[in-house]
Amino acid sequence: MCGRYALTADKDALALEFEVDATTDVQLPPRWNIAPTSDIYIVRERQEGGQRVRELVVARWGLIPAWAKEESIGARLANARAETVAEKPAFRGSFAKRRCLVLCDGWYEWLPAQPARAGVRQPKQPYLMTVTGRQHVAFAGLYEWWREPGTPADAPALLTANLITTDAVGVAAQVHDRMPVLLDHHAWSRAISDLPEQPVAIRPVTTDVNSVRNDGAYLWGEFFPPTLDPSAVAEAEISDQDSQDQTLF
DNA sequence: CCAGACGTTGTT
DNA sequence: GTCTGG
DNA sequence: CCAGACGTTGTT
DNA sequence: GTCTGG
Repeated sequence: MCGRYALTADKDALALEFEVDATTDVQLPPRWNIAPTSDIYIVRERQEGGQRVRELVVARWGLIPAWAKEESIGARLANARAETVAEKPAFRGSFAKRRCLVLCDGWYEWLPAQPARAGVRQPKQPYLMTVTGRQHVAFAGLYEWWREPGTPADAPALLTANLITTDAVGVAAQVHDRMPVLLDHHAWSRAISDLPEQPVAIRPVTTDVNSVRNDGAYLWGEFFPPTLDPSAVAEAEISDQDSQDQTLF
């Protein structure tokens, strides 16, 4: 699963990298500890005069279905299961028409604390997960618009989003049985079931990550700023050729 | 028909 | 909004 | 995801 | 124990 992640890049750098046509004016601060209900960057596509327009926008993490009576349900809908996302009433509309990319530098998973001396509570151990050779990762996600019941239809709506999870594979499975659906940077158009497996790197980080009150580059320790393996970067650039079809997974 | 749910995770 | 359960 | 709260009244 | 907030 994924309930915490980092995103430190500037919006304009992300806009270039993800080849968007339009970019929000809102600059979010760099974050190493993003939790559900935080503002995040997503990339979505809309049709405009027969053209597909890709935009980088801000959304709130935690999808609030359009029919929800309370905003608070969003905090519990930070994820959607890939196995059922097409059928679940809360998600199927978004899955059919409102897919997005959720951008991040890396995400966190936790292992239970080691058993300690009696009476001493040990914190859970967080692990930082990144995709080898990439500074940024796109999760498969969904978005939705929500207005508090009774608000006029022309009032501004709240844009919310979540990310799709699937069975963990590879090294990610050593820490957890679920993981986000990782979209190959240049294979956004492939169906979820047909996505190539991404090489994931896992590193333990400070338990300061556990509290959402803590944030800063220090949470990544020596792993920030990330240094990329040059061979992995070269390979990524070669596969650039794939990005013809613009449909999001 | 109306009322009520609609979700994921981890943990037991 | 839409489906399920009663 | 983890951490932290979990409640009401009257008075300032 | 369970829900809410971040």
